Amino acid sequence: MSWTDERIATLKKMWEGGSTASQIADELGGVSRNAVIGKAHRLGLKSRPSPVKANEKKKPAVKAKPAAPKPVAKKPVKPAAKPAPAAPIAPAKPAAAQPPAPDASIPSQPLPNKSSDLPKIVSVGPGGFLRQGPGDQQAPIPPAPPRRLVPAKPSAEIADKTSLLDLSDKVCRWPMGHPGEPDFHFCGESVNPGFPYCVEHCGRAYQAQLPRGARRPPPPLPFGGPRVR
DNA sequence: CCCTGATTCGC
DNA sequence: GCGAATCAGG
Repeated sequence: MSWTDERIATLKKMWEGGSTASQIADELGGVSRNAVIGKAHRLGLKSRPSPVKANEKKKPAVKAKPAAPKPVAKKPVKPAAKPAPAAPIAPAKPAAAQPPAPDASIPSQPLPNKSSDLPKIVSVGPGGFLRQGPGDQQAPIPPAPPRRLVPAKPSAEIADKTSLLDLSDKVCRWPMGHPGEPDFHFCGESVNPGFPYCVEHCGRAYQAQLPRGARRPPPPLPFGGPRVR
């Protein structure tokens, strides 16, 4: 396979979207994960949250391949990845601590639902989105809709959906479904200023740190888990 | 072992 | 430019 513009675009979006090289390779098909990584680097993309990068010392690092018969010039190995763009996760230590953004327009408890008057743990993120507590995970609108149902929906269904190529800094990049599937698209809502997602999905992406003991399984993240087919 | 990304280097 | 082989780390 060759790197067409489309494949490169997909690679970029998924890479930036946080997908692993394996997932991207699997999605593109016909290429290995190494090919994806190699291509990504050649494209200039690089070093994102990689598990194998917790190391950063001034030590020259002892890296030598098995024997070096050729006196080839060793290229300095020092990528140095500094840019820390995203991850606006506030250091919220206490659960229901003081909301950093005292925006009066954000009601922490809109209406006393008749069901109960239990105090909900609600905090407000830096961008004004509501953080979810373990107890109030929203069931509706899960990021991963039904598995492949129909062969393909050429235009109609996808027409008004935000495709991979429609992403911009202005729209929510939260993936709906899985890449490659006919109905895969992105949220497309207006973003919460300063974040890659809309307010609602910020709430899903950035969970407040809550006290030990009352935890629930981690929320679904974009391109998070392995695909189940 | 599995996984991850990074890097090298022959093609 | 490409990507398998290899490395390094979790």
